[in-house]
Amino acid sequence: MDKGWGLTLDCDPVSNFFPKKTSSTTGPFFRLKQQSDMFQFPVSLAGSREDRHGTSSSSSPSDENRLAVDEVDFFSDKKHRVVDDREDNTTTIVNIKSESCQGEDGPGSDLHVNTGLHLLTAKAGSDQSMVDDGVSSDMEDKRAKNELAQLQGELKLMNAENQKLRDMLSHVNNNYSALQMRLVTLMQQQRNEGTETTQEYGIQETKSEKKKLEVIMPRQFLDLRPSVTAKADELSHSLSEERTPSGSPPNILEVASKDYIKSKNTISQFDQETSSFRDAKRIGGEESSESEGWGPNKVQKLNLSKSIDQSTEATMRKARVSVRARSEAPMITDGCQWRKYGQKMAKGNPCPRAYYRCTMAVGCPVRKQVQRCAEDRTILITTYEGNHNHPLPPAAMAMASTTTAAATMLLSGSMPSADGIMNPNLLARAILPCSSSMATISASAPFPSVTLDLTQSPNPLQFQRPSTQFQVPFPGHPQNLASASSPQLPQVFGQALYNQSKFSGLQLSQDMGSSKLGHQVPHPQLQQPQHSTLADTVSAATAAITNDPSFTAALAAAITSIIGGAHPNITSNTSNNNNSNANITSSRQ
DNA sequence: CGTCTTTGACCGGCGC
DNA sequence: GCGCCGGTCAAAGACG
Repeated sequence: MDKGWGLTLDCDPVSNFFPKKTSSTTGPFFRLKQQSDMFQFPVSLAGSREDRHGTSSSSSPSDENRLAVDEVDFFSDKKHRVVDDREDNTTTIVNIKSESCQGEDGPGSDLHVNTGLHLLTAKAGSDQSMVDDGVSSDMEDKRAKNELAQLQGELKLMNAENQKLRDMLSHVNNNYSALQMRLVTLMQQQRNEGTETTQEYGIQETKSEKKKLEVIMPRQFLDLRPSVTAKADELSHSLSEERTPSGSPPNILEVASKDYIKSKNTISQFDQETSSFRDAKRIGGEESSESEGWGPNKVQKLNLSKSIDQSTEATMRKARVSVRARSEAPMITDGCQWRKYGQKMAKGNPCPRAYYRCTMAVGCPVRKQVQRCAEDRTILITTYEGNHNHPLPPAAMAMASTTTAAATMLLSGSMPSADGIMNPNLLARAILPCSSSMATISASAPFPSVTLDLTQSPNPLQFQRPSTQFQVPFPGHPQNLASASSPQLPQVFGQALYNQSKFSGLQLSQDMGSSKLGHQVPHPQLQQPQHSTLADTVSAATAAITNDPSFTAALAAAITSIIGGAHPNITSNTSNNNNSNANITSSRQ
């Protein structure tokens, strides 16, 4: 399957550094590592960008390419440290790598984990030299050994603690991603329900409609689980006691988090159910029952939660994320294993379209289509559909999480409202904060779809500064980056959303004017010209944005995707690739 | 021999 | 109802 495709969109920094370890190392570990790297990303990038691109304000497409290279290179260094930190048994390798990192970045650039490693490295080397020389005094030898033992102990403690933190981070992130998906689903349904309720009962209180919807929201969230309906009722009762007049989302999330822990498996079954649905449909098994669930009759409301799940699954199954990238290779490498099951000549395109399905797990519903662009055959269009129902290797996490996030956020806006149109645009900026693009709506797409365009040059008229995009949240304080990488990350996202909210949001459609983006970025400074006091504005805006955690998982995945997407061009593509300047087109129907 | 790719046939949706 | 089209299936061949 993976036969040296020219373009890779996976986390090659990871795979390059663990060239052959994927099979021998457990999947959960790599997932941990992957996710921790997601949050380390802004830390690394800021420092890198500060040093290397502080003066390159005018960037040509080739410059953008170099940007991507630097991005990956720096990240690779980061990977080195992670490796060093973890492999405390392979001291020889650790020494070499640690010293290499120190030599490149300088002693002051890494103050956290690597410090211990460096000390260990130095002491290990000196200890060995002492044994070789045999001229050191006993006092020195004892002291050195004591120090070495002490440092090794500290290192072990740090390793253990680091591993714990990674475990926790991974767990939280996994839960968060799934929770976000549920939340988006709920919000989507909530809008539907709110509209129906208002029309059905002729409620005159249109002024308080929004408030009302917020109150409805928690219950629907709980009701989304058909398998635990009883517990949902219990929780909804308890929730009603906790309800505040404002029905604030944090409460919802809090309860939902508890709820999600209990029903975690329910979500993981979505894809399998969806897949089985398709299979059953083929043999004429459950098609009729599914159709009943989707029917807009009143009986449906009695089984609302069930139908919500079913329709959500179906929609998620249909949601598509397309990636346009330049590649001479027949298919991009996204870290997954694919089996080709068909090829067709599509109308209007002389190039055949190939159909693949994921074979990393039995019954995985994910499929993708690969086709070259008719206008420019160097552009490869890969369309992903569905969500994986199995653990993914780190190389596949980037694309998979991105497509999942894209689909989730896209579907969060799949309502025929202004909000619905807005969210794909949010997605556009979220996935690629460096994007210079605008989001557009296409009515021709048969399914809700998002197109991630990695082939276009930046639009100079727009205020996007790809080379400095991530510098804004961290204006030259690398020491802060080491200590609080995860909290810093949302600022990057905030920047992305901030830019998006001002430009492409307005470009998208007239409906944007009435969108609820202000709910997510409720800051008056968003109306200011963007070039003024950018850092201050971003700080304020991101503070507001980061209060909305529903975007974090998706955006984190997006950031990871950026890194993963930047690398392939280094190895395989020609100079006209600009991964830091990508267009995203979202289309719905 | 098992796995994967190729490719013609089949099926369902959609427009006319 | 018919034809077009996209998507999928499955038999046959290729490959390691």
